[in-house]
Amino acid sequence: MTSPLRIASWNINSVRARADIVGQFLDEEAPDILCLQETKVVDELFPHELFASRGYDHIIVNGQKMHHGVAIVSKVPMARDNRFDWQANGEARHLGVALPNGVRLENVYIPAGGDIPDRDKNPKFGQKLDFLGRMIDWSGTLEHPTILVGDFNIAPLECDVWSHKALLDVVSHTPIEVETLGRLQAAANWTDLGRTFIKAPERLYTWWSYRAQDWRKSDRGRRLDHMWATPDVAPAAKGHRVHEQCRDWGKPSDHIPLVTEFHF
DNA sequence: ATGGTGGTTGTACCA
Repeated sequence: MTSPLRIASWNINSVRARADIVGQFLDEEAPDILCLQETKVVDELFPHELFASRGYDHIIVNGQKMHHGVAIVSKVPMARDNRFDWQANGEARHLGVALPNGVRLENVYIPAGGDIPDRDKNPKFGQKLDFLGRMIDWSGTLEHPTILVGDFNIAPLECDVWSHKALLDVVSHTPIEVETLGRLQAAANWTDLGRTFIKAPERLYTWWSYRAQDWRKSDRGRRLDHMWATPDVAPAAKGHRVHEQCRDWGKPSDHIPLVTEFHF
């Protein structure tokens, strides 16, 4: 006996500025669970009604003023929520919950890391690597089947960016970031669900800069957002897609939603 | 090679 459960993840770049397209996405796609990153709102001002009016009665938030912030909205109950501070600086970048079947769902917003890929010249880059280091340690301690989703701010494969060569020195695709993300993936034998269903080297991007004149024409995309699963739950994933059409909606996020369907 | 846009704020900062 299996029942389908569709989980979405979206870096929304301000949940309040994006109310219209979040509503449109939920009306059209109707995932059971939506994990948000970059909500950019304190918990007291989170727009509950935007979700509750559509049947997402279970809402758990970890926000802060102005920057960062994550949330999980769900049609199914969630329990045992926790928040890790993997940067040890108080930023709201993680929210984990237990699903009714015992699977853990971990929603993360990994730091972007600034512009210069050198921890001596740019502390933000060091913080990004250190954040990943703490996630590596955590991955070695998992006690439950786990799904890890979010904006990882790293595009690991050559085919995850529009030009591997042009981006080798650009934060998000540097060798040290790719190597560190590889160690994170190995630490719990995480399955990359995106590349399970859309095999390399097929084009697969989740982010396009606002700065392009025509994002679709230039198509300088990167796969910064990911959905991973531990080996005991990865076989339950039966489908995966990214919703590129959302990048064309009015007042878009620079990221697009990812959706995986699980049959538990 | 540079700068291009957008959100939160009400000024730079972050992405």
